[in-house]
Amino acid sequence: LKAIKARNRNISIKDIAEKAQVSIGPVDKVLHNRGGVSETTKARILKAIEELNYKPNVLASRLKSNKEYTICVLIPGANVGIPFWSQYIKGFEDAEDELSQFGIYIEIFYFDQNSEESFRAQIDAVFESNCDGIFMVPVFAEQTNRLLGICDERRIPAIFFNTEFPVKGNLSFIGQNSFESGFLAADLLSKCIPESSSILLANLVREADNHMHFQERENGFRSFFEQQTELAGIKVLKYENKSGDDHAIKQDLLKIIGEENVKSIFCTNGTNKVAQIVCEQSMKGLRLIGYDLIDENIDYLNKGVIDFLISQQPYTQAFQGIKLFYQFLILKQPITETQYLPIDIVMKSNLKYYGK
Amino acid sequence: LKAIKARNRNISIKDIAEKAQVSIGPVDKVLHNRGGVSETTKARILKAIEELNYKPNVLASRLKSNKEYTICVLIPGANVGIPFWSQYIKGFEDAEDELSQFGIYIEIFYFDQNSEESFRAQIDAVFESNCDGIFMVPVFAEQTNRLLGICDERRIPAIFFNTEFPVKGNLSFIGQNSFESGFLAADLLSKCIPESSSILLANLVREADNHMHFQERENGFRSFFEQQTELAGIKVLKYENKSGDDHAIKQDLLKIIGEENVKSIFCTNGTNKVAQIVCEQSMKGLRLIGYDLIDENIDYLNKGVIDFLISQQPYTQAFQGIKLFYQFLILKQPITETQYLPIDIVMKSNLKYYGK
DNA sequence: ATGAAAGCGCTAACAG
DNA sequence: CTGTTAGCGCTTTCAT
Repeated sequence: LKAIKARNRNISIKDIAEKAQVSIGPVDKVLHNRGGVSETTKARILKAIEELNYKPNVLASRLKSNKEYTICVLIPGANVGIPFWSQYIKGFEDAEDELSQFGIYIEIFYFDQNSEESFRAQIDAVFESNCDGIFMVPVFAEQTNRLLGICDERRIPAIFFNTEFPVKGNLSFIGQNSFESGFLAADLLSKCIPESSSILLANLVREADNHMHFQERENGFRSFFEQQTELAGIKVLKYENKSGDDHAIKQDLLKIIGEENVKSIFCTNGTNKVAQIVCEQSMKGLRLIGYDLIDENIDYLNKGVIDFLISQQPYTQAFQGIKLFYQFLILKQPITETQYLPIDIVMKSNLKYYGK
Repeated sequence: LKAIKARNRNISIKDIAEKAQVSIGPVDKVLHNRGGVSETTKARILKAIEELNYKPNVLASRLKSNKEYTICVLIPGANVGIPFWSQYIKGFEDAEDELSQFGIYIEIFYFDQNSEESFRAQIDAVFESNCDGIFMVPVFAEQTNRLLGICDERRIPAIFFNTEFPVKGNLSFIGQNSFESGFLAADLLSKCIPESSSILLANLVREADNHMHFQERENGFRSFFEQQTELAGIKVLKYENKSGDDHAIKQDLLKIIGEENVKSIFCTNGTNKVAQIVCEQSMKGLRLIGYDLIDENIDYLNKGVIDFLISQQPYTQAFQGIKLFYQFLILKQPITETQYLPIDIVMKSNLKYYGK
């Protein structure tokens, strides 16, 4: 990789200054848009920067400036201690470990996933701290929009993770493409079930949060079967119950499974609930696929009740997400657009590699 | 994550010098074991370092010393251009991109996978360049051992990737646990096939390289079925042919598939060959699982001939592997032991996330 | 064996 | 508006 090596020649601000026939003072000002430089010299300096292909030395810059950047993380906190969420924390810790040498620090703000008021309050708390970037799960739309307004004003970059949010503007999202994950689930299930059987699509949301990605998972799932004409024998049934009434859910599920030829279940959420019911009845040969490596799901995976779990890669979301801020704040690179992570299929046999 | 923040206090060599009542000269010498310091002052300095919990500032160190480290990569080169191998190159490029600011550069040496002589010659070439670390695929055992001897003498760290190599000593391996990948393949297949059917395990190695991991894949695969008493109806047949005679292989395979109740095939290698045969005969409902995202396999995956591919994560092997050298050479952390990467299941529907 | 001093490339305050 | 200067923390050379 010699090319890269050659590229990193030691072109310093001194070289630019020399070429532009000024001292390093104005050069630095131009580099940081700090003003106070005449148009003509500015032009000369910019030309020199361009021609010499100057790359700032991040290390030296960092060494001198000692500036500290705080990234505020806004994340549901009711679930602390659950592996799915603690994987995020692990990611934040590792990212800070690596980036603290560049002055990047992370401050975590927890909000109650079911309380818009709590979300609002934590947003306020974030803005009261001086923060140089916000990395968050945009649960409530209205408050998220308010936040974006303030970010815009104060020129604070915000990046979303876990949950997509429909916005225009120079924002970024890091997480899973829900549609594709549903599509993948369908692809996978289609290989594990009889040519003529029913799949039950279960949706048991009851939280007050953004349901968009549950719907997208379903859309992706259905889309797969619509594309495959040879799978015409497969029937997709849907069961939705947002009441939170576990008893009723159980009754309904058992009824459907008993009456229809259900050989598999796809849970867009609430996998653990379905798993519990399936487990109690010890139904053999029923394929079950769902989302998220939470403790309960992991148990059922190990017991063989759940066949597949789709991971959202919380660790990677956190780690990579914070690195985006490094790239923006330190390396001055533009923030990349939406960044979908690989969709991993987790089974009992490769579980250990996916945290916990 | 305030704890981490607090930890990174600016304790500098100046602080140590002050506490130990010397100037910074001897402190630096002690820090780098460069000798020339009296025992008594050395003790005082070490005590101060300990008590103040001194962490060297990598940035400043790097800024001053300007030392360059070259990591030599020793990799089979006959396969350049094949996506599987080009993913490695991508990983090396990205790693160098990130680490060149610390003076870490990569030099790649290609050898012919089928020529021990070429391997030997490239090892010599590596040692002729001044190299500060070796990252390699240990294809030929004898020459690898010779290399290890020289590394030991010259205190050059060597890390293996892709292929495991049985060694004692402070070396590291980064790659896939072959046994577990076979086990996973079995777990996955077991969910996709009739309760009573045969699985064909195909092994078509003909290269002169280290076959250990093909065997391990098989061992893992068999191990799964030995553990599952409820899968007693599954029969594992094995077909091995190292002749390279494609015609004979085809004849044999078709015969076995025709005579036995083969509903699935697990390829420990040569997935593309099997796929080709299966494709020509357009056998419906035959599940095919194998390794490596090479072009041909990807084609067959897209056509639906191959159902699953297990990725060895070449990009990650390369990227993480080079980072190990950063941790060792720059951060002075000990090299970690064997590091197995997640075993990912790649299907048509999530292929795009796994390179290409 | 120890200390003093120069300087890596950059920032930022200050003088002119 | 431009130039000078003092370091950031560390390495290394050179006196002492």
